[in-house]
Amino acid sequence: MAPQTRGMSFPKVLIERESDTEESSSEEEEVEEDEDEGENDVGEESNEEHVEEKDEPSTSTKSRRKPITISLKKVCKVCKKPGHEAGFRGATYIDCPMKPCFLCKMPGHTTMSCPHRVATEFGVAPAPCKTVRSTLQYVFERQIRCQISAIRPAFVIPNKVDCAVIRYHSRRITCLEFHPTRNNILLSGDKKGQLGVWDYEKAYEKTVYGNIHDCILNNMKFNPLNDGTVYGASSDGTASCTDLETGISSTLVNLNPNGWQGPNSWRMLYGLDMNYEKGILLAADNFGLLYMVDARSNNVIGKPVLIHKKGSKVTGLNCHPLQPDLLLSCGNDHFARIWDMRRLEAGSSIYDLPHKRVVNSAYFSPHSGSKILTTSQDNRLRVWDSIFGNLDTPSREIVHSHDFNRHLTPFRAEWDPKDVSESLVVVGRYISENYNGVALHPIDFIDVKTGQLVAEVMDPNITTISPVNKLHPRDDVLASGSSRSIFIWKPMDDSELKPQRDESRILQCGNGGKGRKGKFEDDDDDDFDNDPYGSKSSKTKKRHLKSKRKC
DNA sequence: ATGCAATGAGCCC
DNA sequence: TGGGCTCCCTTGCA
Repeated sequence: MAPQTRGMSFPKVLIERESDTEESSSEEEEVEEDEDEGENDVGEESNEEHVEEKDEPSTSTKSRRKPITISLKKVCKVCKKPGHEAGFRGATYIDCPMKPCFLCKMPGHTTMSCPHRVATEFGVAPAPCKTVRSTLQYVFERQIRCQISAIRPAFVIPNKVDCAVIRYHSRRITCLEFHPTRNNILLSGDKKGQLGVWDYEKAYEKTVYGNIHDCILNNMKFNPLNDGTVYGASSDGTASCTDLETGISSTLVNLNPNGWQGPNSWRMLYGLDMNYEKGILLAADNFGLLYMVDARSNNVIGKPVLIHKKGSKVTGLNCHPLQPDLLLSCGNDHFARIWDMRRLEAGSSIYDLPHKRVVNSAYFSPHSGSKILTTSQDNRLRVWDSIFGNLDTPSREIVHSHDFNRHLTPFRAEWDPKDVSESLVVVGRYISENYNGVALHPIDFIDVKTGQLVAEVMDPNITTISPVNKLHPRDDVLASGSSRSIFIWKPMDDSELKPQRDESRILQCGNGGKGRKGKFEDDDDDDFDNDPYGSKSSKTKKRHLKSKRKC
């Protein structure tokens, strides 16, 4: 039997549409026409449904000449057509059949019947047969890759929440970074520009610095010369260097020295990486430009270089782990590009890797740097197996649900830095599955060698999507950011999975707001008061938000 | 329980 | 090229 779906009562739906002010007049007419057509030519499906006519309440009919026809027929909220309805039935989402599959984007079937839904290896496009190999690639294959395969260990999956901070940040989490030397320190950035520093082994030792950036902290990177400081790139147009002990920050780059001059000129920094060999911090903005900063003097080097389409966002930067002259970038122009740092100028990329949509992230594999992994908004992970080989087409395309949603931090598939075989990848999943009556969004572990889903981890209490995930560089630990909360996952045997989690390791933070979903909320906070909105009136909050609108 | 708003990318003209 | 409109599984708050 179908569980109750919220908002299903007919009159409410209809009244809601009636009360849509400006749009309603034209839309209603359209709906009316559609329905009339539907009545005439599709009577077969909706024959039990009734079309009723109802006069508008007298108060609002003055401006309308004729009575408004209101259908009580069920209408799909996606395509506005009768005969079916998209949306949740309990914890199961029913697709609109008129739209392409929400997962693989192909027409003709829905997500429920999509072959990629069950087994991700269906999405693997076989690598093209490469008949030509460079000498370098041959040596690599013979001397390195074969060893890697031989010593490849079983994957260790952090599958149980060990500790968490609920409502740690006052806005959604946008990036996570483990401290390079202090094992239990996790840094987190949020949409408001705040920086969290948390020792998750001493769960209560956490700080949030709120005065570093004015809006979205898009990326963070450590300086290996001084791991007491961290770099940040923000949508406020600045790149920062922050002391983790004091929270004191210096601005390395400010792209908006004259302040807010309108949305067309406001510059934001997204991509960020550190070239350790050259001692250069790299940052890129929403106009396609790359900036370089000398990490010793903190001075900007040279002029910015156009590395992606003029006026388009550069979403990510990644330096090669072994070859300091190689840089990987990706952006909203649907490309990931490989660059030679010695010859950085507009149009001089070594290779352009085309995608069908925006590329959220592009990373070299963490050890050899011979592979490239990209996450694109076309719901595909792409892997190029060898940067020495044919880069014309990706070796694999893995269909995976990580759609764009303006209210979610963009998904980024990340390599497991501990996996010497360079095949394990973690990425959050957008679409939910019905797990015992609860819609959950798992975090997926994928073997990109085969395209197979190795593991999907979830917790019945985490009902929000987890787009931000980071695997620890040394420990078997996963940190995930879901909405405003952070979760630390560790591996557990099946037997250990059965007992209830130790709730004492779940910290409650924030202003205690009650979400529509989520079960961590209770009333016994607050050990944590970094949220300046907590004590403000909603009017004050709205005013404050308006002032940040540019971000 | 439900309405609403925040606000990014794509597409059309 | 840029403005305006639309939008499919969000989330938190009023």
